[in-house]
Formats: sequence, structure tokens, C-alpha cells
Amino acid sequence: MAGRPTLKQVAERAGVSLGMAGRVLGNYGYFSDITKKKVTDAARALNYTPNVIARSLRTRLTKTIGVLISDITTFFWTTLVRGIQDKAGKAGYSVILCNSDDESENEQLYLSTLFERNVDGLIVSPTPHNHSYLKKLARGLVPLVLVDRGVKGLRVPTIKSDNQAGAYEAVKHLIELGHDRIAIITGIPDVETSEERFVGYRQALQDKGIPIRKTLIRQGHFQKDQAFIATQELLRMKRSPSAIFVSNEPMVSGCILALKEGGVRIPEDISVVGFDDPVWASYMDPPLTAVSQPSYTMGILAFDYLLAQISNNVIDKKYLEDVILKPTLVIRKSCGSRLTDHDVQPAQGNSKSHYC
Amino acid sequence: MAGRPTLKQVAERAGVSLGMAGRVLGNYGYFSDITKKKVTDAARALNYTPNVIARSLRTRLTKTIGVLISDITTFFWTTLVRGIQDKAGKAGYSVILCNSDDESENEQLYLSTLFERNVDGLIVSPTPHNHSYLKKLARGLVPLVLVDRGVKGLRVPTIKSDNQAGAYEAVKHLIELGHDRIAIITGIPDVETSEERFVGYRQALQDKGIPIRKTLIRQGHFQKDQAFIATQELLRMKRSPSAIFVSNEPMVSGCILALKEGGVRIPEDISVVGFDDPVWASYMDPPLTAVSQPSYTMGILAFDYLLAQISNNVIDKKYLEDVILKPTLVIRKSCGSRLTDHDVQPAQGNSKSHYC
DNA sequence: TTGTACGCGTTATCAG
DNA sequence: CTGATAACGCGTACAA
Repeated sequence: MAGRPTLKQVAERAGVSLGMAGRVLGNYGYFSDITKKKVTDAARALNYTPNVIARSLRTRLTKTIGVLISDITTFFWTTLVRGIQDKAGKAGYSVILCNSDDESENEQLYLSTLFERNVDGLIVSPTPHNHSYLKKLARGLVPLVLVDRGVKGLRVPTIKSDNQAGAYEAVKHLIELGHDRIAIITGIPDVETSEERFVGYRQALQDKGIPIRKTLIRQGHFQKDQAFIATQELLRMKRSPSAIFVSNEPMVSGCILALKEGGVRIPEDISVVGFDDPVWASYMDPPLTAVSQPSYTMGILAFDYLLAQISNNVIDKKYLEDVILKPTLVIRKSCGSRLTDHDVQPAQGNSKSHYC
Repeated sequence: MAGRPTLKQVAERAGVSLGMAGRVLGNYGYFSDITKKKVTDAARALNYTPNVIARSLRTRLTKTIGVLISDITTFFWTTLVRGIQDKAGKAGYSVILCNSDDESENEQLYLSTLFERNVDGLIVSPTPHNHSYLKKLARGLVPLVLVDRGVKGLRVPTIKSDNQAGAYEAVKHLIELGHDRIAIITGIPDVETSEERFVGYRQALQDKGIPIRKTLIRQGHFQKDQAFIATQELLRMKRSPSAIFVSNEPMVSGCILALKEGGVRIPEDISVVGFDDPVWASYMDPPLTAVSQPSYTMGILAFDYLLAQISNNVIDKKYLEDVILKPTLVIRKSCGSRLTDHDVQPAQGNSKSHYC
């Protein structure tokens, strides 16, 4: 595009040398007040703004970070990314955003273009399998922070939530309401998040002495459509479950759609708990009981930890450790009780009294 | 970070000159098959990957575009941005994403950092007021495409939807159901989108001979909280409306929250139509009747139009014109009829028969 | 067909 | 305090 003014032009206009102009504008070294004025005036007059590309070439710093997540389209990721961006913006960093859709090839591709673009750091949510390239990058090539999921055998600061505990709470809640045929719709196999939520599910059942039935475990691949199918299968069983734990937000949509199409009432016929608590959970029919992750905070933290690495401010050892945030169970109205009325707490001015 | 291999190193290893190596890797000029092999082998051996920064400095092209929208956190924007990213990624462009929160200062700030970073092009959703900087950029400094909203007096390709028509449809729908006290919760004053939706609202009422009442027009600033307050005010009126048209998605949440807290039934007591149709609209209580915009497509188009400018492929005149997409009204269950039963179509196996 | 040399716009060092 | 000057890594006109 039409030539931006350069430092050289500023210097000429100010009647000083290039080096001089650079010094006052960069505010380093020595210069007199009088030349300072000459230079700043000239810069203002020309509307000078430094060329970041040239600077990057010299300093090897781009003030840019790369963010690679699975899909910006879901609530968890948008809020997390917003957290990153807000913090990054304040710190003068730009963020390049990429979606992997949880496909290793996409990850590989974006990772390498990001690396070639000399980003100062990377915040990544790793896809399952094939972490060779990621591990190579982590070998000191570029500062790296993982979010949402870790990678086995990769010691890199990871910001995640306690998925197992979250799932455990959710399923425990269901059990305490009297359910004993509790299904789970799982996420992508081998994705850490998915596995951990499954473990939480299993653990809760075990602790309460409820047998784990294979037929109640259905794959949803974290996708709405797959969850729809999984739910339909659940409904077709001779003894279908009385409750379903759905391991992420998009799958809740699929599950509920199948339930509604099947004429199943929530929570009268089947109870539902979801993982992830989007704003609209309260407005759903019925309001969704869900496990809430502090995704915005996770974004903030991810950037903090990355910046610590970038600026080598790792005086504080904590920036090398993982952080595992506790999710909370938000109880609304999508879970019904299987107990007789006197077993549950008294209702509070609500007609559907014994659903909580 | 630890030194990446440079073209010079490749050249040395291949036993050729720097210029030679550059030619074969850049695939231009002349070179023999034998040197070609030597160079490519050396490059592979060293795991060479070109330094994009250095290249950018030379070519003045960064293969990066800037995207500046109001808030990635809302459904409309995530899907639109996903459209941009998908198309941009395929074309080898990275996208830097910024949120203005509809504040002019933020816009100004991000616009200038984006410009300083020498992005090859910009996709912007302009905030209201203070377009001086944007206009300056549009004066040939950088390829620019506007999304969602235009700027008066700025002739730049703009991808938007027909907000007026969308709002008109929504309100017409309400009127045909027998409503005549229809409120609107508006967006940010002076934002084109907001204004156009208001015009659609007004036009529909006028065409049907229904008077426009100032008290039924409430400001929501496109924000959930403000819509909550606005709705409460509506409810406190001596004669409150029987229907509300809410001009964007986040405000629907606020509106519905206020309605539920106020013990108002939807659609029995008050009908609601929203602008923007997120996936979860179907799962709301009740399922939301809403105006659906093709936001993903808008993102795709925005990038196409930008790329046309960037690569000067503006042989096709169409890339200079605005595109205005038609939204569609999706009718679900949040609007009730005020007509007597024989005026409406027969129900189809649904107990709440005359709500549509 | 190949090598040389310059420039892109900064930053930063070294004489003066 | 100031001016020249050397990188940074790549693209490319020009000479050989």
C-alpha cells in the first residue's frame, strides 16, 4: 500500500541522523532536549508509526501469540478465548486464532504456520494422538502453554479444570436423587478431558456401589449430532436409563433434541446433567443442571503463564506448574428425584416441587 | 528462541550461493536440476522453513488479516468469525482477532495496532461515531471490508443482512397473531444494525395502521443487563405490551430472565421474538421464534471480498458492491395468538394448540 | 545457469 | 551528545 513514513524520513525532516531519530523515538541512549523536540515534532508531522515487521526482524519478537483450540463456536472456547484476548490486548500482544476441530492434521498445519510466523508464544489445546510436532516445539523452540487438556509425557504448564471432580459431582447428584441407571455420553476417546470426565462418572458409581453397565456408556465424540444418535440408542433400550450425564455443551443440544423428539419428558422421565454451563442454560426447557467451568479465568491464566515464560519472569516457580481449577455443579431443574417425597427437601413455592 | 536455520545455512550446506538457494526454494528464475536437488536436500536436512517476517519486510505482504468485531462471545459473531477463519486458512491467511465491545476508543486502538502490524487487509464491524481513523485507512491505506454494518459516507464493500426486512417480518408476524401493543428493545443508538431493525419495526406497525407508542420503545444497547432492566420497565407499565421484539441475541436472555422473574408466562402473557437465531433457540423455554441471519456465510463472503481487493482481482465489479443478505423468520413457540380460536389454523397434536 | 550485492525499516553498537 | 554503520533474513536485479 501507499508508502508509510519511515524512520529515515523522520530523521531527514528533523535534520538529524537516522540513528538519532531511532534513539529518541525508542527512548534509549543519550539525546538532548532540543533534538528530542525536533524528532518528535517531525514524527508527529509525518504521522510516523514504526514498522512492526522491521522491528520484529531485528528484535526477533513479534508481540504476537498463537491460539489453537478445537472450535471457537462453542461456549467454553469463546469465553476462554475472550479471556486470553482481553489479557493479551492489555499487554500489547495480538492473538492469531486457529481452529483445529480436534483433527491432528489441522493441528500440525496450524502449528507449523504459527511457528513460521515467529509467534512469541503458543496457547494450545492439543488434539488426541500424534503429538510429535507439538513436542518438538515444546523442546525450547517456542514458549508453550496447554489449555483444557494436557499431553502425556509433555511437561508444559497446563491450565485445566478438574474434570474428574466435576463429573463426579454431577453423577453423585444424580445418585443422591435416587437414580441407579445413569448413562453417560462421552467425548472423543483419548482426549484427556473426555477420559477424566468418564473416570469421574465411573468413580461416583463405584463409590455408591452401583454397577457400571457398558450399555449405558455411549460415544458422542463431543459432537451434537453424535450425541443425538447416542441418545436415540439409549431410548431404544429395553431398560433405558433414568438419567444421562452429557460430557459437553454441544452434545447437550443433541441429547435434548433426541429426547424431545422421542416424546420423553425432562426431568419426569429422564434427568439430564451437562458439562459446561453456557449463559442460556438457565433459559432452557427445563433449565439445565450443569457443571460450570471458569473458562474466562482459564483464558486469563493461560496468558499469564505464557507471558511469564515469554518474558522469562519465571522467578516464581508457580508458573511452571499446572493449574487445575475446580468446576462447580449448578443445580437447576433438569434432574428429577426417584425417591419418595419424604426423602427430599421441602419445595419452595414451585409446583413441580420435587424436581430440583 | 534457539536459532532457526536460515537460507544462508541452507546455501552453505548445499554448496551454492545464497541467491541460488533462494531461487530454487522460491521457485523462480533459472536453476539446474542438479542444484535444485542439492538445495532441496539441504533444506530438508536442516528442516528449513522460511522466515516469514523477513519475507514480509521485503514483499510488504504479511499474509495476515485483521478482524475487528464487537464481541466474540455472542453467537452471531462466533459463527461469522468461524466463516472468515475457515476461508482465510484455506487461502493461507492468518487472522488476528480483536474485540471492540462497540467502544470507539477500542476500535481506534486496535485499528492502529492492526495497521502498524501491516496486515494485508481488514474486516471490520464499525462502532458508532468517530469514524475518522477508519475513513483514513479506507483512503487506500489498506484493503477494507465492513461486516454487519456500514459507515455513512464510506464507500467500502459491506456484507450485511437486511435488518429492516428481518425486523419487519418479525413484527408483522406478531401483528398477524393479533398483537397491537408490541414493544421493541433496541440496540445501540446510531449503530446501523440497530437503527435498521427499529425502522423495520416501525414500518410494520405503520403498514398495519398501528400507532407507534414511545413508551413501548426501550433502549437495550444490545446488552443483556440493559434488556433485563428495559423489560422490567415494560412490565411495570399500567398497560404493558402483549409482545416484545428483542433486537439481538444477548438481549433475549435478559428479557426472558426479567419475564420469568416477573412471573410472566411466555407466550400466554407476553410473546417474544428475537433477532439472531442461535442453536439453542430450539431448546429454550419456550422454543424461541427468531430472525435468523446467515452469519457463517457472511464471514465467508467477507473474506472473499477482502481477498478480491488484496489480490486486485477486482475484475469482477461485484466485489465493489455491497451484499445484503435476506434473513429468515423461524417460527417456534414463543409467540401466542391474540385472535379467537377460529381465526387460527387447527392444531396438530399439541396441547398448547393455538400458540405457534 | 550461477554468484554478487543491494534494499526492506529497525535496533543497537562503536567511534567521535 | 551525535553520526555512521552493521546486522536481522529474504527477494531479486544485475553482472558474470
